[in-house]
Amino acid sequence: MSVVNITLPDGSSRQYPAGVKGIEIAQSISEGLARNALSIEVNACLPDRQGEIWDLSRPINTDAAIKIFTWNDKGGKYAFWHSSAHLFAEALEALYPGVKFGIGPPIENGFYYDVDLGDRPFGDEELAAVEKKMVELAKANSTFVRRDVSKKEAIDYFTKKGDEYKLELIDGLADGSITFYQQGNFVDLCRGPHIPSTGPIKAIKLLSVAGAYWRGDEKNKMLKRIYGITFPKQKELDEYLHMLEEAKKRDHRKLGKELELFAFSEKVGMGLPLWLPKGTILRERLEQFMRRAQIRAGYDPVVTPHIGSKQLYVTSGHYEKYGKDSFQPIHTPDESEEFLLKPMNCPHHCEIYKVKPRSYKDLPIRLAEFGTVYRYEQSGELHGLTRVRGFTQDDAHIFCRPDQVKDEFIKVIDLVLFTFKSLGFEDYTAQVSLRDPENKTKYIGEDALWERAEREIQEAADERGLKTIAVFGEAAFYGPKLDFMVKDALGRSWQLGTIQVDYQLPQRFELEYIGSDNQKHTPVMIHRAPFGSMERFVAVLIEHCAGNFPLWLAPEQIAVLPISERFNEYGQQVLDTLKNSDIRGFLDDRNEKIGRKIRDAEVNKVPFMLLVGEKEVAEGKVAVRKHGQGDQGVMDLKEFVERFSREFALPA
RNA sequence: GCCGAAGUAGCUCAGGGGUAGAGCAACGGUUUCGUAAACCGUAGGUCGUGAGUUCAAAUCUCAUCUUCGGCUCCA
Repeated sequence: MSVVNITLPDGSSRQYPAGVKGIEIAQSISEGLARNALSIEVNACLPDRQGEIWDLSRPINTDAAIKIFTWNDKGGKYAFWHSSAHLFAEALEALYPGVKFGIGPPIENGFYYDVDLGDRPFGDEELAAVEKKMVELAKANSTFVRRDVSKKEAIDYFTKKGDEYKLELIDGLADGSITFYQQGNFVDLCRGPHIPSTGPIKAIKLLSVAGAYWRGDEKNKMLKRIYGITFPKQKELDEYLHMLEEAKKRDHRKLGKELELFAFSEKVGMGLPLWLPKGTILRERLEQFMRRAQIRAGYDPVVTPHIGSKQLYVTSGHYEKYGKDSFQPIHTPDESEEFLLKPMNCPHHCEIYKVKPRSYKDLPIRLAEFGTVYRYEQSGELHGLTRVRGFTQDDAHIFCRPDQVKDEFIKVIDLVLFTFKSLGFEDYTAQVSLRDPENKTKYIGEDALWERAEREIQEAADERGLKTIAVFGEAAFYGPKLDFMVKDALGRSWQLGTIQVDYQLPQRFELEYIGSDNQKHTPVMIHRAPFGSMERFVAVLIEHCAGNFPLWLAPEQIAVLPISERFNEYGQQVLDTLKNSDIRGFLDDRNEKIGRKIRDAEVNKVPFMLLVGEKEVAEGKVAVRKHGQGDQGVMDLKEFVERFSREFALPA
């Protein structure tokens, strides 16, 4: 009998009979591991090579490096949730005979399955019924059985079943690579892997029903996508649901209302935020921070109008690409005149570049503007402050020589990283957004320039030691980008900072400079916005700090709280003194007890409370209380300001 | 734009064919208070909007607007 060498993650090797199963290896290591094992990674031998994740019941016939996955591994969770998707499908089919299935993958938190229920309604009640059925079927502890099938057999099976979606999927698969999985009465086209049986799926929650286009194409039929999550233990499900509830408390839309930062009005129009006084202070502090950083980095502030003639966007190519789906042109008494609300600032900045001849010695020229732009986003896309129809970019365009691109790009990376660090954003993803190689017609410009730009971005990122991931199809139509993605409270990813290399617009606007050779050359343009937009950045910032802004950003930094109305006058003096030091605050002179005033200030997340009563008036001091931390002791007002002066100032 | 859900007082929510409710906030008064909610009182709503069914609609139907969860999109 032949044997295979199995290498374990610690580097040690063991010999097993050929055909050994993952579960048997787990048993041979420890009983506990076998009990918790969910899937196995095979041929994970090299650090840079990802193995395949297999079922524990699949025989291993060659030498292999393996790692056994449990609930603590992503690979284990994915197998668990993938199997849960099949369990869901089994339950759904039992209750809705004839249902057709699209795809049902595991996702970061749980799984979904796209299904076609025909005209049958499916809402919360139906979700609950299917959930109940899933619990019942899980208890049956059906084994997941893997089976290789020929393409013909696969086609026959799903033709008979009448599931055109699965047939379409099979159509794209090579004969010999097709497998079915069965548990109970349910058979699915599936590559696997799965957990051994349905039994370990103890805690089940179907979360929501949504629409999703078949194969992600809006021309296709819309299927119902059912989201769910499962856990090995009820306690873990309870904790997850509790975590979701907690995350909702950080939602910027909720906090924006509670803390009176921004609002929307149906009369003004959807997606058009109204910045309230407190939100405006926050936003202006961020602008001050960025303006200062940019001045130090050699940018020149400019201001341009909110509209521009249609011709400007015809030249840039934006009109052709987005004209139909934008706010439509503004007309004047002169019928031949058309203006557009500006959807971006670059064309205006190009025209600033063109006001006079430029020399190679002038470059780089960095034009910065907090430019408010308007884009007609689809109604279903609007989302609090993260996706709006009118917003302000912390925009700038760097015009430089080709030999300066990489250097300038690196400087922008530094500015973005400085910005993120100053605001405590440590958990971001740097994404290199490239063209969709399948669909190059969506983009303008020559391949050679695209490749050059893509190379420059990657090199700049590498030079700064930035870990990046490449994503195809995410480039702008005129050039590739380096995007900084940050997650919101509920784990949804948003693009904040962005840096883009553009060889196209300078050509279209016929920008030029005179080189040292006394010849005309075309400059390169770098588009960049470290925040992305003030709206989206503020939204993500709110969720990051749960509304507990750092002192320098807090709209109200201190609350002066007199113990009783008798001390209001002294409180006012304290407040006036602070205002002379540019500290923002208010006096709570309501006829309320001190406990109440403290509570309200705490609830409103005011960083500092200064209590003043008989003792403080007599000594000319204040009793300092810090938000979330309680009493800090009595001190001189000057001492208080000095002690926290660094936190009051813009980060440097 | 598409699929699904929801809209009742400033906020959070109850009610569900027969006179529109609570807590907090607001306003008036009492109290003058030492580190997370004092007490009493007053006022506040065409139940998102528009049609329809009905003797009667917040409640049932339809349409529409907005919001929420996704999809698609994101210069």
